[in-house]
Amino acid sequence: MNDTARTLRRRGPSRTTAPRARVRQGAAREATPITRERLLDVAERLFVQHGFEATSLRKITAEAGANLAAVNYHFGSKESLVQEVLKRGLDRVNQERLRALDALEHAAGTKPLKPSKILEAFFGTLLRIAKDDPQTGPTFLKLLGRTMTEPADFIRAFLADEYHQVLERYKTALFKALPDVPRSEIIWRFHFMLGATAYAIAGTDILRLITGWDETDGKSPTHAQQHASAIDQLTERLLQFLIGGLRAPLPQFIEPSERKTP
Amino acid sequence: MNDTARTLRRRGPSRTTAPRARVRQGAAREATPITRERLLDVAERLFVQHGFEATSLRKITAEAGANLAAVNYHFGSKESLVQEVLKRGLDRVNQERLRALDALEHAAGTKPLKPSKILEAFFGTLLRIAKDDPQTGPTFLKLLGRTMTEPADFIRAFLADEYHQVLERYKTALFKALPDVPRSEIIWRFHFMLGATAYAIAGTDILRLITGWDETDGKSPTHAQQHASAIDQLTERLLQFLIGGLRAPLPQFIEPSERKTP
DNA sequence: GTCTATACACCGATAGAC
DNA sequence: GTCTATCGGTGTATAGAC
Repeated sequence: MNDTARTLRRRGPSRTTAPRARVRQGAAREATPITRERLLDVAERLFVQHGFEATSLRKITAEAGANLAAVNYHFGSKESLVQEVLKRGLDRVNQERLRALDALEHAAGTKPLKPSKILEAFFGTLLRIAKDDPQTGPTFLKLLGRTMTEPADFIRAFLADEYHQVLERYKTALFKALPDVPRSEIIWRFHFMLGATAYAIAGTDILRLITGWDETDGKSPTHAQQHASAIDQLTERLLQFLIGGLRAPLPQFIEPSERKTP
Repeated sequence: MNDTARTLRRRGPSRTTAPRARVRQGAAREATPITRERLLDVAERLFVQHGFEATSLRKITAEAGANLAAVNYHFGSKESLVQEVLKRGLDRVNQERLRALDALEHAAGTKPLKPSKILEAFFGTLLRIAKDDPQTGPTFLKLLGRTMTEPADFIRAFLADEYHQVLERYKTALFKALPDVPRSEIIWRFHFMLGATAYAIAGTDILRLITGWDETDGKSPTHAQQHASAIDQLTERLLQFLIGGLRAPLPQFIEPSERKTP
């Protein structure tokens, strides 16, 4: 696109000697977060509200009380800022997913897991995080839903990278749980399940549609309660659907080994 | 976002006195498509290759041999151009979907249809169109896949509007086919199915991944053949998955009537 | 090391001349 | 219908202040 060298610049502070190194003599400084953190917080909020494209660096920096160039200094580019914001939330989800799978496997010993348990650990964990913290939960869920369906290549690449470890673990568990199903078929179905989930989350502001929930902070227990209940129902509905799809009869054209044309 | 009146402008030629009205004395003019059509063709190709955001009006007009202002004259805005491009392809798919459903219902008389037949008519039709025309098919499929997951509000609204008629017909058919399943549950599952499909189509350039297909026009019969075969397999896999999900056991929390809090 | 000011190339939109 | 000129917006780059 941009003919002007779109090479991956990786700039900003060298990361080992990152900002925030200077600070901290007295603990009183604690309350004033460093510019970098403020940028991340403001960016996350604005990304959730308006999407990546519609959120300009000028709006972010203005609201964070920083200079326009601060983003480029701390993160190198808008792309990198987006990735950093995503990473903060996604890491939590994926760590929890690994923990959940660990627990399942530990409890089962060497026996294969029930597919429904595996799906619950993967997809249920995501929605449970959104439920536990009605304050920031739904916004991040919405952001993640949008992200998973983002067409921008650099985001897709980032997500693939970020998910790689978790997906490998879960795929392996599913292979073991469904030894009669060709592995390629399991991978396809996992792909389909991700799509259904992303769409369910991102689609037409589902949460607000159902619960009447809106962005204003949910101090009202009624709101929080409705929200939790809506997430619960969505989770159950979605999991039932996913399990049904995962356990569907295999396609006709057989296929344990890929056919090749010489 | 933009405080400056983001009201829907609907401009361009008044449509009844549209461009192309003047033309046509001799039939020899036929071969030189009007600017408007050239813009649509170039835009579609570039949108497919690079996405909506990354394709600038300057690139489109330059490649179409038109002036920058031509887009705004003929379509009123970039948004409207995007919608027009989508409409051209989507109309064909949805018309075919209605035709397929008509045929099914005519053949069945007053009896309810098999759910698998309904899904085949809806989702199979889409993929079959992509298969029949290996030249433009896969590009449009990719564009549509991207579009269905586009976060931009005006695109979501446009899609909802464009799909409304078709979805109503298919939902009604599914209600009749599955009288024991609560209607709300069917709607949810339809939603999930759309997500799985969109993701399957848009995700990581599936077609190229499988077939080795690339953007360069597929004159080679080998390519076209591989492409058709890949679409066939994707269709079968996807439909099996979707049917499994649609027919999955209902969630536990019962639910024929929505519970309300007083 | 942090942050500011400023310049740059590009974007979509539009008023007005031809 | 078409084209030029221009406007306010965008992300990015960099020189230099502290």
